[in-house]
Amino acid sequence: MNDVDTDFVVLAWRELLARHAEVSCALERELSDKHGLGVSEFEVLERLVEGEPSCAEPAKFRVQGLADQVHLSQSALSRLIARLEREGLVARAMCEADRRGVFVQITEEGRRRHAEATPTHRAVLSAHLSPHLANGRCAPRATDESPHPA
Amino acid sequence: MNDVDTDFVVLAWRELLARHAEVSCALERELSDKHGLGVSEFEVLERLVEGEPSCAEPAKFRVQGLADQVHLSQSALSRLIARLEREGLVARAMCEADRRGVFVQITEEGRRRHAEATPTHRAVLSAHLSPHLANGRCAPRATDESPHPA
DNA sequence: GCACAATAGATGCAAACGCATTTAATGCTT
DNA sequence: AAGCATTAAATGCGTTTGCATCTATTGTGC
Repeated sequence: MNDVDTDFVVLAWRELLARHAEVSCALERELSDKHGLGVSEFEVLERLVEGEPSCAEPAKFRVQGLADQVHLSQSALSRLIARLEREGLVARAMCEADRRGVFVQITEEGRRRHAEATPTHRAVLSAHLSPHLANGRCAPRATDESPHPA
Repeated sequence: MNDVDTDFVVLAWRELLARHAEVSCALERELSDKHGLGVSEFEVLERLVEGEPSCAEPAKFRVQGLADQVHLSQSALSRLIARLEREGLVARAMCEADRRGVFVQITEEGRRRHAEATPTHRAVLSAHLSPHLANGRCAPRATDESPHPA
């Protein structure tokens, strides 16, 4: 790898850091002010909501599985779940099959708070992220219905 | 903005979160293990080194200016500078013109530590970031010498 | 020149994190 | 079945962070 490549990667990293800082700071402020939720809290609630297929019953998640999805350590997620439980947004359930494990499931209240916060979340993302996606940069794998086919 | 666009932005945000978590975790581990430096510490040292044009004298930075560049709060940077100073990697200097201000400048030792850590830093970036830049995604503005001309 | 808003940086404080350890349950080997 | 490595989650602990506040200096209006 030559110097040009190295510089390129460094620039990409700085761009990523800048974008991450901008968006997560804005998200933290908005979600916290308007809904009393942290970014990680919202992210966890979202996974729990998404985990529900079509059946009425709330999906059950293991702590470690959630930790991987939201990029937190196991200990951090354990405490985060504790916070959410204290607020009544999720419930811990015994796992019969493996009694070491704990199932985490969202509550009615949790679903409500998540639904309330989602528009704010999406608005912040659109405002701070969309401008930088215009050239197809920093984007996820394109779908068949690309927003900017150009 | 329709649902497709919204989903697209959400996917982009998750991609960004995943990339950030992966790279910053790896960086934190490697820099800490091999050089006793945190990611933020390295980032600050790097700005200080880069700030030196060609003249021999170390460049002087204001605390708030550095804070903006590395995406930290003023208080966090103040303490970070204190840590670096305790380790002898930077020095605080009185600002004669405005005696509220403080100039931060890198020391010989700081330059050395940064130079030692840079290869590690670049290696981690290349290993974890390059694979995802292959399609020009998540990249800074392209240079005339693209790293992967196919 | 003197009071008062504004600014730079330091510091008290509480929240959230990761690492290491602990506790409890499982599974594997003999 | 007993013993021991393994795994899931909780917890102790130290570090880093941001917000609010404090102190010191600068600038501004009267």
